[in-house]
Amino acid sequence: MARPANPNLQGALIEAGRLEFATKGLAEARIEDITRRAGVSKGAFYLHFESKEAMFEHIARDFVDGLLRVMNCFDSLQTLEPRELVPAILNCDDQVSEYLWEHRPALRIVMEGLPSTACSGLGDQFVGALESYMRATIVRHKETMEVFSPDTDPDVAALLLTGAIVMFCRRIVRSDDKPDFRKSSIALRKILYGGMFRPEVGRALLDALQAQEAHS
Amino acid sequence: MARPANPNLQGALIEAGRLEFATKGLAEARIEDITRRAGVSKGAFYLHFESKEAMFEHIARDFVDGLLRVMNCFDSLQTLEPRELVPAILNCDDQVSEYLWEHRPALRIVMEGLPSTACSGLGDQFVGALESYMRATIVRHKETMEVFSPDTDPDVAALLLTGAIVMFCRRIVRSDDKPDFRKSSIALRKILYGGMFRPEVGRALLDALQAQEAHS
DNA sequence: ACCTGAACACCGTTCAAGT
DNA sequence: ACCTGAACACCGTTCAAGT
Repeated sequence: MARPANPNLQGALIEAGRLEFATKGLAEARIEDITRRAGVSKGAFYLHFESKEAMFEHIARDFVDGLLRVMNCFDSLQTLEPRELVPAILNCDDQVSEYLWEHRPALRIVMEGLPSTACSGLGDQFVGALESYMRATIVRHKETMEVFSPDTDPDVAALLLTGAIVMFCRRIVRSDDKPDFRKSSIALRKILYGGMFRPEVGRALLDALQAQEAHS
Repeated sequence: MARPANPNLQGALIEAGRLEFATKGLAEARIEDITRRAGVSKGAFYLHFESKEAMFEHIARDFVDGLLRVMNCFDSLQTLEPRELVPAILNCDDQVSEYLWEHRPALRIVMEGLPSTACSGLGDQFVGALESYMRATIVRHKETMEVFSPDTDPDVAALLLTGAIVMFCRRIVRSDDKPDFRKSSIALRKILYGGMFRPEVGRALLDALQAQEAHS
């Protein structure tokens, strides 16, 4: 009962896997459901992937690679003045948000992560990739331009930005209809540019913090 | 070969589960290893827990409850002036960090999350609990005190703070020796109080952002 | 009542047999 | 070469039998 060889079977399996994993998660998705969806037998799976996890990883990697490619749009922003820079930044935010929204099934998979890794839950490789990308970008910007406050710690800044993206991804994965990306983006930028407190409060807190820091 | 009934068996099983889950994760940990560690047979597990996941959830809930209890230390800070407030805040930060560090095995478990939930990976219940706690706190503070900038969106602020904690937890879970909590805490507070850019740059970006916002 | 451990169920993975 | 599907392996879960 064998069918003619299907040169696109690997692609069909990946597409089927994306759907099954996105709906049921790695643990609940069954190989047989994936292969049925692709129109082949259970055994065929192992002609194209070493294991269930290997397929999971393949899908995750595709997604993360694409995301980092989109995020490179921030790199062309280095030389603009604030008046042009801000709309350009918001535009990049939009592009990234769109990518995440478009690839929601894969995003859901990636957020689940792999059970074998140390801290699987967070989609370890995903978060790790984002965080190092962030840190590298911040460090580079600290060297080329004088925009960052000298005592902004790149590690902590990368942690904060990555955390924001991760939480944002979480919201995307959970919501049924498209959130207002632009609004969130502006609200987030405001905090990054000026903190979350009233100017005089923020200044007082900052002074007290610096006093405390010198004192310890 | 039955042993005398052990009134603490449930406790012993939980302790064993914490260890096994923390080392191997939910998927890799085997019931038989947990029961062996507690000195009973495989079948005894199901006299005390409905399923493997039920135990997982039990452990996670204990941890999250404890964390939220520790985080309540921030609630006693409402009335202080900056000079006293800042050391008190840093002290709370320390307490929370200590709790996370002390309970690392459970934290690791919680970060993994449950495979059955929608967005299991992020330790969904954990992150969800944190985020709503954050938002509630911010909203309450916005009402009682006038510290937050009026256009700080509580949703986005909660998202940012929760993301920072989640990323911080991730670091704790992955590191072998105790990080310098105080240093990270100060660096993070600096950004929250004054943004991450030089004052004049931040102000220019903020102006441009407001112009852009009015314009759209 | 509480515990044991053999038996069962449910997939992931393999492999001998088909085309 | 590529595919099939029965067989195997590995646990999570159940349950009849012990004390």
